[in-house]
Amino acid sequence: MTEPSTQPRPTLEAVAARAGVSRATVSRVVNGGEGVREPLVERVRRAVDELGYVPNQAARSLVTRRHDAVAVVIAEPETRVFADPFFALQLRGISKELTAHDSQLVLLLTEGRDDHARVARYLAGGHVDGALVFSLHLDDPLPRLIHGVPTVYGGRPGWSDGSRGVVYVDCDNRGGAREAVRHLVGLGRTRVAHITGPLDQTSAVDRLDGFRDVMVDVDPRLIVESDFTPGGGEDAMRELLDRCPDVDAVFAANDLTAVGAMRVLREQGRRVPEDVAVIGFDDMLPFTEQADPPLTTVRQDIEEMGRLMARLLLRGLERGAAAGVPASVVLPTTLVRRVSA
Amino acid sequence: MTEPSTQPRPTLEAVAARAGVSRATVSRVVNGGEGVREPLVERVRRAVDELGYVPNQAARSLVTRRHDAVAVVIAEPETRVFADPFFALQLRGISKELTAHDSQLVLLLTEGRDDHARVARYLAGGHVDGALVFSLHLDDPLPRLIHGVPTVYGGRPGWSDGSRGVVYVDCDNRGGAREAVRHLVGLGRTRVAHITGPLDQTSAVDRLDGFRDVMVDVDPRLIVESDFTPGGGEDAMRELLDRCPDVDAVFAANDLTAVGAMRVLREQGRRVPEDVAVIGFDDMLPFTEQADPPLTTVRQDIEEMGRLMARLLLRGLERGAAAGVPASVVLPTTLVRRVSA
DNA sequence: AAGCAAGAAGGGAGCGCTCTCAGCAATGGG
DNA sequence: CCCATTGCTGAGAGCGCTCCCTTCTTGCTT
Repeated sequence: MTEPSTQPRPTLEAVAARAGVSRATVSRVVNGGEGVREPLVERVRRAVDELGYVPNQAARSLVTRRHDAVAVVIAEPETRVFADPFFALQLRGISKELTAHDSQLVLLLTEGRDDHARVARYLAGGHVDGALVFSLHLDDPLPRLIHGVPTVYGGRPGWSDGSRGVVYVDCDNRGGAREAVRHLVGLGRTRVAHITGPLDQTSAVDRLDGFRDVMVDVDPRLIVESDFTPGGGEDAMRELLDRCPDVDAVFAANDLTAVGAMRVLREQGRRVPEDVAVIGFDDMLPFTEQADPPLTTVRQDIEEMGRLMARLLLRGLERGAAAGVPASVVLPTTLVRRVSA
Repeated sequence: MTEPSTQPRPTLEAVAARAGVSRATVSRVVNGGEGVREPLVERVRRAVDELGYVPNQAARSLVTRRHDAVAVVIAEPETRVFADPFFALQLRGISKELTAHDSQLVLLLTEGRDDHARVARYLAGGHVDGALVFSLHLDDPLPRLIHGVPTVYGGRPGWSDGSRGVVYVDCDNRGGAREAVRHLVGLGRTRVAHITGPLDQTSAVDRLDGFRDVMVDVDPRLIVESDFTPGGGEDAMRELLDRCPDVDAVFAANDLTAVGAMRVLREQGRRVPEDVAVIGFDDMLPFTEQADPPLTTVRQDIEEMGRLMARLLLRGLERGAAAGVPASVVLPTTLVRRVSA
């Protein structure tokens, strides 16, 4: 482990002395060089290079009250966060956008239920310019705690209906679900089942609503609640086959669930898609492509959602408080036909 | 998006005034309360609560030169990072440990090859107290760039042999591989193949070395280079069956590769483990448990590795530069027997 | 050639905090 | 009873930077 370099880093003052100008001029050059004449700019630039000057962010923040940093809060309880690459992809999108704006990404993972206070305190502490918050459950106490911090939510928060000022980025869960189910119906399937996600999350609720939009008056036994995991998908599928042996299509609330469901179908000798057609949601590569059989699914552009969240937040940060807040964005989904349906 | 709260946050000064003490006393209380008499401590605490005072980290850092923040640098080129939950798990481990020490996690993802300079500049800029760096490839230029920043590496860096002062956390890749291969041999298998990872990573190299330790004088056609992905595992397995139809065991460099290999084996009508035994590496749940058949593999405690990296870094940070650097840690692995071998 | 405006550079205050050091109170020993 | 000693508390400097405001150029106009 390299030791912290012992020699003190050069300050603005040092650069100014070397370039033979004032601190203020160096500051101007470092921050874009507006209103400084060319020869001086050049001289200062050289001094900066020679000394290896890097601005002290703490000192800068102290006066500007900007931090060029954004917190990403992932409030997912426990393991699910990391069972699927969902957050990883969003993080990459966010990272790209933030990097382009010279902002840093401070990652806040909540560790269990009582950890909200810590996160709230951090956000309130003015360490970051804003926050991107994920995976809120319907009863999540976090939003109330982070009052005063510009925030964009990932996925529609459960309480957002009608709340002005709440900005979120989501995909068209309901529309995507409708398209999937219509596709199944178009295939001539009549006993179409739905394995839901955890219904304390709006994405799961919205997908269920989309299912219902098409399958009005559906046999309630064809709807089984599950939890977005492969194991949950297996259990749900077993229960489904038990209740309704005549099921001929399944719309699973996400790909992992669909994969679990397909495994059970195979176990029990049902062919996919001949006997039972299956559609997932997310298009989580490479799982969908390499599933057996390759999974038909509803694609959402996860990385783009991340990028968009960051962009919305940064835009909201740029313009003054008076300029009004950006509107939420709902991204379209596309049905990707493979083999399973 | 909630607007930034317009009212200025209370300062130490304000708390001091309210409590009727000096700034210095409030500072002492806020930082642990050493050497302040009880009644005053109490009064200050109350004032802090009433005002909702939160210290300004920028001001604090400016004078202490500590940031209570650690950078996590993930230098993985492109997509692989997020195809598997590896980093996610490490991140969780790191996050837990940092949280326990009131440190923040600043995530730096490099975007492509030319991005190193940006990361290096950030680290050199003294925004963080130290860095945790992942996924170095043999030719990675990053280490040379981040001189002067206390760093712990995730995984043995390729150039670390003999370099004093390089601290890393890794699992016993070589020993784990040996155990896996010995197990296959103990099963009576004689044509044991190895599908490697990308050989510009030490983990892949070490696992290959472990394989060779046991299989001295192995038929070179039984070693196929691959890339840690399921698709790569498929290709490698196909090639392997082509070259050596008599292969009766496969040690895959990681679980994803093993899953791909098993898929091809099934396709081609070979039974696992009867005809060909398969062992993976990582024990990446839930993939290994739910693979078909459940995968025998070498488990490494990924989250623990992350936690350990953070702990090592923080410990090195605590004691002064003179105290000597912590030693690298190599965690043991364990063979987890399931069905595939 | 003198006066003036506009633009460029410098001086200096101050962001909120920590930390050293001086001051003062309380305690105990001579 | 006084002084040394210890232990709290307060005053003040200063971390490195930005930004306001003043001063000095510079280039025009008249």
